[in-house]
Amino acid sequence: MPTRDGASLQERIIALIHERGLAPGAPMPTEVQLMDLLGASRNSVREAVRALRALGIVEIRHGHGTFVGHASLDVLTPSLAFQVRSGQGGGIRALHDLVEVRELLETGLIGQVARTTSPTRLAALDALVNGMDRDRGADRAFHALLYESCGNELVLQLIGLFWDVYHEVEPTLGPPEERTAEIVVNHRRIVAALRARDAEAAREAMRLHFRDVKARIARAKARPLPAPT
Amino acid sequence: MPTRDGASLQERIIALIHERGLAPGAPMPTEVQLMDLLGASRNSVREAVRALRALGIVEIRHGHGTFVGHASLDVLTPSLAFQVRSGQGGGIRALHDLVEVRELLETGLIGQVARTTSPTRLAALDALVNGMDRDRGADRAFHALLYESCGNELVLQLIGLFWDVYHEVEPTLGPPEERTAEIVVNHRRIVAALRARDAEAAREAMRLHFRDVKARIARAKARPLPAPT
DNA sequence: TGCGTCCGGGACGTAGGACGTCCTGCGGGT
DNA sequence: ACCCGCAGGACGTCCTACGTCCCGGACGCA
Repeated sequence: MPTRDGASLQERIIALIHERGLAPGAPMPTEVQLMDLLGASRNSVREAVRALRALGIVEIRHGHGTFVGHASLDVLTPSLAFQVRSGQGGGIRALHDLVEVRELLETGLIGQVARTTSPTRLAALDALVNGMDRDRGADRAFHALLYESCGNELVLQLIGLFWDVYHEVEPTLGPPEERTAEIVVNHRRIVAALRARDAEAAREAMRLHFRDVKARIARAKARPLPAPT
Repeated sequence: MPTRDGASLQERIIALIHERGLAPGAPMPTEVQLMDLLGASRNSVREAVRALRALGIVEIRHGHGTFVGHASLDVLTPSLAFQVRSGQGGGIRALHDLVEVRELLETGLIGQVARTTSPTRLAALDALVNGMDRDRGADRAFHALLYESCGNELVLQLIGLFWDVYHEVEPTLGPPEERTAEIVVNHRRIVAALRARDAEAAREAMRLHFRDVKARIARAKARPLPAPT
């Protein structure tokens, strides 16, 4: 008989997760069990599961089993990075869009952060800024910690996602152009505004930070070509 | 001669796209050709391609071929919808986060829209508002048209994505609670502010719009359970 | 008794072949 | 000139077999 079931295997597997109330981390049925449950061959089941894995909906551990995933947005880093790189002009335009979205989110949030940040958190932010010239990941941690108190998990994931994509594509902009000093100054100014609980100053400091980032992109755009592979 | 290649097949396929400079819409090598190029079996190739399709990186047309995709973010609607539904409390919290992000983006953008919207566009927005009580999709089109002039493709995709996810999960909030009149009033107020080129009024109108949406979510949270399937 | 090693089973990973389904384009019939 | 049917290419599904990895229990040694 034909394999027309109306709903794709992927959707049926998702429905199955919801029916059973499987929480992230819970074990999924094995491939063989899914074959019976869905009435499909192992091959079809595997292809559907692979697609779900790409979306972060399930997590596969070789030799152990398949588990419900967290659907964290960072699984789509490759997708966004691909889209950015595919854009005409080496994706400079897409990169600019990306940074602009980050700016929108962060300048919109920093105001409420200024009113709620505890001294403990401020100290942690200071520590991250101090290590920023050595540790490349300190910048990411800084922005993540900044908005952790907002209680908005989605925003955290988005900002992390955009950071990852930017730093994956950034090397194609040309020479490293390390201006660590300026970056540190910018971040320090943000922390200072937060310590003073001055929302407007924090917003302005954040705008300055992104002004530098966008300037870097604009310089890359002016250049002819970033030396293709 | 195990299959250890270091890089996954997916990554190698993506690399292949970049090497050949394939633009979105361009035809990909066939499955058989990919088998030779990557030195893998058809099964493995198919699984990798399926994963890329889930990410929107390739597009498959049965009986025709495989093509480079646009990696539009709306392919991850199922992923986000899954994540929202998986959250504890029926995902009410995640839904609130989602709307909050939309609010951040839209209130941040509406200001610059107010300064650039042409009369033609205003008329189109009016038409969409007028049809909003009949056409369910008019709301989506309204928000898309609003920010089209910003020239930020990523923002358009994100707002569309969030709209889709919200309206896919929204039915689980409980009874429809059609307050079309209020919604229309809110949108009309936004257009009025744009027509007056009053950025601050537009921002405020947008905030009011989202205040209503968040109120709906809060009412749903207060309710015990949204009647499980 | 306690611990480290070995081995078996379970589950995912890869491979290769066969057949069905869908689309396109070409050629012949009307 | 138009329509229909057919062949070929490409994706969709299924089946079988074997490899790889992880875990836990059995075994042997100290």
